[in-house]
Amino acid sequence: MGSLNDKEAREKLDFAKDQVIGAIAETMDLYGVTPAAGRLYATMYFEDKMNLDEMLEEIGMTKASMSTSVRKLQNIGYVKRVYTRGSRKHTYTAEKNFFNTFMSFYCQQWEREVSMNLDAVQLAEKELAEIINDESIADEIKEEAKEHYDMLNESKVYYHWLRKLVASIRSGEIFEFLPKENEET
Amino acid sequence: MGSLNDKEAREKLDFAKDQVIGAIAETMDLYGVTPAAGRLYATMYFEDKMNLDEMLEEIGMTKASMSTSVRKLQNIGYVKRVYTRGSRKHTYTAEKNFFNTFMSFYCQQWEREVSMNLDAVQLAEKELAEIINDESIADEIKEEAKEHYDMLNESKVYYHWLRKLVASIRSGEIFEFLPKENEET
DNA sequence: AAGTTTGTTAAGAAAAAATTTAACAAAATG
DNA sequence: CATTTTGTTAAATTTTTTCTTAACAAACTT
Repeated sequence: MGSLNDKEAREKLDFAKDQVIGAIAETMDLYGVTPAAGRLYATMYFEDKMNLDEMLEEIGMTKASMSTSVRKLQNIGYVKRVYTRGSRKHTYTAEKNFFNTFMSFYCQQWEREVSMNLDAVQLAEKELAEIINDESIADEIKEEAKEHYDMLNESKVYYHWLRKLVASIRSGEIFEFLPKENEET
Repeated sequence: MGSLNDKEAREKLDFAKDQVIGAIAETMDLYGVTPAAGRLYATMYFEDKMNLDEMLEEIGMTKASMSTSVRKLQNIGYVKRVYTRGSRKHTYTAEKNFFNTFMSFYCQQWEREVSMNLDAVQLAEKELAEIINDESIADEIKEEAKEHYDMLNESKVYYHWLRKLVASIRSGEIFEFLPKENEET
């Protein structure tokens, strides 16, 4: 009856793993990561550590592809190199704490967005202010400049807020407001 | 001196606008939106409302491209249709409050991630539990199953947290913890 | 230091995505 | 109801991205 032999159990275990690997790989893909990198991270999630040759074997892609995927995953903080004395192969390990990957990915993304857009806004405001403060310019143009200026100025509230959000995630302060909880359902 | 005529002022104003449009379009692109959709949203950000023909003119792309871009922007909550009586052209308006676009985009993305991954985790845990509770299976396999089970179980803390984050953004509760502030610098 | 193993980079091939062209459908006007 | 205007969808093209092949560089062994 319900009892399994070892071969069936191994298949069941692999099925369970593949289920989660598929889901993670699909959502990673939503995060601007290539399919290869997504599958690689999802696979590494179930492994302690891997070297490039083990990745080839598991994913079935070339060494070059693994090399670039691993670097991309390192850049967004999903994978770290681990130094193993005695082996000349590079070995890597996946960050398994999703709070850490969340922090790494979004803080990086948001900081980039804030600084890029805020720079543009500052520059634009300077130009617009010159128009607004110039008496000789037609009212129609000055009014348009004023409208844009006010809108851009309002947007700064958002960018400052996003910056604070990043800081509170980085510091862990946010978990005082929204604690990590083990919900039982 | 330093005084501008109207033509120079108009150029200055357009330069200021283009600066911000460029920055927004570039970051939108980071958010999984096509270049066309990114440029379109950034352009609409400075307009009250637009119809498809005005978009063509401004962006210099085909009507089909605008149609699909607009729909994509509607899906992620960046653009809304606005009903203008008397005109048979469809008119649209950009959401100009970045708190709203933030909420719409990330809540949608995170909900999708949580439900997809949590579904896979639940299913995998059920399978793994069957292995763990089966006395007849080899210890080696059971131990691996147990390790995976514990890791997946731990990941649920993150998914529940992400769900709470979404709820607190949707409800506005998060702004009690991280207020919207007009910082002067 | 020569040879071997391992990892990276650059150029090319394959695959995927974005955009346009063109055919179609829907709605409004006369 | 025929005609015109507007918007959508499907097929084809262009562009971009991803992946592989192959040449190269770096590091370890002996």
